[in-house]
Amino acid sequence: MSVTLKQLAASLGLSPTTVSRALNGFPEVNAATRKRVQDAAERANYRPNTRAKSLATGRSMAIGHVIPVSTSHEIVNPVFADFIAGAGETYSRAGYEMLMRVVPDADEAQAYRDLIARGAVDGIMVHGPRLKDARVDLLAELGIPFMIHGRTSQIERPYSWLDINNQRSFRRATQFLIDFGHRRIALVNGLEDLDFATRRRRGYLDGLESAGITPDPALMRQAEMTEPYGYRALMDMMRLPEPPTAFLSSSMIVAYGLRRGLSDLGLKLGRDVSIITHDDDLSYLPNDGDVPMFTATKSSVREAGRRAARMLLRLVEDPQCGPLTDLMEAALMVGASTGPAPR
Amino acid sequence: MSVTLKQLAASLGLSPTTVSRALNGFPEVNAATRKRVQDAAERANYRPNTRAKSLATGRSMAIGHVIPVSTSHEIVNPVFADFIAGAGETYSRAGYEMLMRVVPDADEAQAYRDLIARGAVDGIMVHGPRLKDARVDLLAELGIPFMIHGRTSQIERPYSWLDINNQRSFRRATQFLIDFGHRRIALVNGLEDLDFATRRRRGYLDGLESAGITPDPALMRQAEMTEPYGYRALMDMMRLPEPPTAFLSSSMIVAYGLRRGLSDLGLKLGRDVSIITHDDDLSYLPNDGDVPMFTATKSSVREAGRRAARMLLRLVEDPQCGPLTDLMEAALMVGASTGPAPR
DNA sequence: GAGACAATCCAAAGCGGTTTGGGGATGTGA
DNA sequence: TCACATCCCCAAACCGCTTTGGATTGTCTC
Repeated sequence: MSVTLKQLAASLGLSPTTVSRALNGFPEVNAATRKRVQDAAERANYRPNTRAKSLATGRSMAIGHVIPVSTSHEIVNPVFADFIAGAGETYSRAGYEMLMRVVPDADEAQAYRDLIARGAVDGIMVHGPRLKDARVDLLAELGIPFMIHGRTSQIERPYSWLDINNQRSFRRATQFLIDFGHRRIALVNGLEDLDFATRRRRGYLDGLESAGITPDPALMRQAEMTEPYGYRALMDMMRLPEPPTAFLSSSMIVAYGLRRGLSDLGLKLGRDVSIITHDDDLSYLPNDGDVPMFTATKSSVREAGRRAARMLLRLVEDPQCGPLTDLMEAALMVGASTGPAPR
Repeated sequence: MSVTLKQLAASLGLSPTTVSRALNGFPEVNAATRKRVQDAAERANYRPNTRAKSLATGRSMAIGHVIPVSTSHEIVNPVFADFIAGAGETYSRAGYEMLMRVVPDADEAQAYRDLIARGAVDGIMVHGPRLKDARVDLLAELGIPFMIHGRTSQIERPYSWLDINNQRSFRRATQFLIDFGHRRIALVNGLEDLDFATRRRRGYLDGLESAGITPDPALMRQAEMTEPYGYRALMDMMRLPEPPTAFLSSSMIVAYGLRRGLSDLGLKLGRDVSIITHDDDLSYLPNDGDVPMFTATKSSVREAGRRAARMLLRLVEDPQCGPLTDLMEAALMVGASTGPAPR
């Protein structure tokens, strides 16, 4: 068993009070005594018991993440993992723990209530917001600081969030393609009940509209973002009477699928058909080099995790300072997958 | 703020003792009283404060996961995320929390010490074991129950683990290819300082040896498992004087890269060149359908997470019951990516 | 030399639960 | 009627820490 404050105090012939104050940097303790205490603590590898400490201080020094698992939509995707990793870095550096609960999505609300009623966390990070996400109201009413990774369009109550400018970056990407002479541009999107996907579609539609192009429903798709989905989308659309000359993809993995489809059709990427994809900058899905393979709207989701965590901790330490918001811009990185529209 | 046991007791005109016993199912409480207490607790949405409870019971009801981040090797990969998700399901169902610490890999050992000295967790799950992993000795000496996802070959001290039979499945895959007449078989492996990758190579070498084939170093590679890595490996090897006719890949993503290489060379998968890949059965990297795209050694890493967590909880509840071990077999699923060796 | 004032240290009371060790009714058998 | 269980309930101690409110000693001022 680990050494306790009381034991440490006894071994030094001091009271627990003094030892506590010595270690926590209070002024009313003799410099020599403090040194003695610190050395002894070091030697004994003393660490204050988290539970006791947070019971006494009333702060749990932990942030909660609730991960719903469902049969339909999978939130445990690569993007999620990297975001968590980024947030986790920030938490540890600040001395906070990260608490994760994986629950069936029907129990999600209950999981939040439970976590809070038990006093297990000081703040909550919300993942994968929908168009109209009930969690905002729930958490606001429960009165706990929280941050949303993304936004939820159809909620009027103010809340703290960090998002990338999906609408603008997809608009920008669309215009980039239009400038290259593309008129038939396809959107291979993620599920549009998720807020980010809707924003991307909006950006895409904005881009088309500003060029006076009428959107074609046959060129828009939404689904879980997998490689086969990208492949299917490309094969289907290229079979249309008027196939697209360019594709906008919502993820690197979908872009892989698109690229495979092109290859199977004997078409050359960037010459016969252009692709722009969103790139979350995941280490195991690299898209770099002198000329990246894909032209991409790039934004590090890990960095997003770091920043969102920092904001949440600020919110925890001063609940009055909110609502905090951060809109990150995704950079358009030109790669080898885009070129002039063929004529 | 949440309601406390004391408040609940006062509102019922009972002592905290009785309320506690009523809620925790002790026998010495009148049935009518118990009902009254339960109803009141329900109505007040009472939950015992985790910190207070675990301080009193001496059990933290939490499992720790330490995630090292480094510039060189990235443990935050898709496989990791799904394992965590599986483990998390089991934890929540059993009333345990999952604690995650993301730390620079130089601080990893310190993070374990810290977590344990603070009494923050009852058990620890270890990820990504190396060939000779110092964490086994460390955790054994710290005297805390732990489970390893994978194994570490060069440690003699017994420990609890759950692994898939990497050696056998890669041997099996190799033999499958040999039975199809392949003699030049390439291995596109993960980093071989990780234990699982070494076992896969061993299985591959076993397979070759049992057929009397001398391994060719030019046909073996190891690296971080990315799509471009697979692509590069294929392109390089197909340029050899005697190119391989089949590839063994350590992950779906690498297999994507191999496939792209083939396609660029105008070769047909399953006819000109065969591929077998390991498939962790991730939802966003599907490999199914009537005839899966890839012949694969398949094993659900999420299920592995569930099982490993169950074992760890057993270990926590009865430290004497260990060491527990589980060797899962990966199924060889025949898909469209394998065929007779071309002559 | 007495009172004021720092400088140090400590006893004790929480934080919100669980658990030990009774204790007052009520019922039962001798 | 009395001794003795049984049934229910409670007071108080404890888990390991923080924090409030002194207590003690030494120094300085006038």
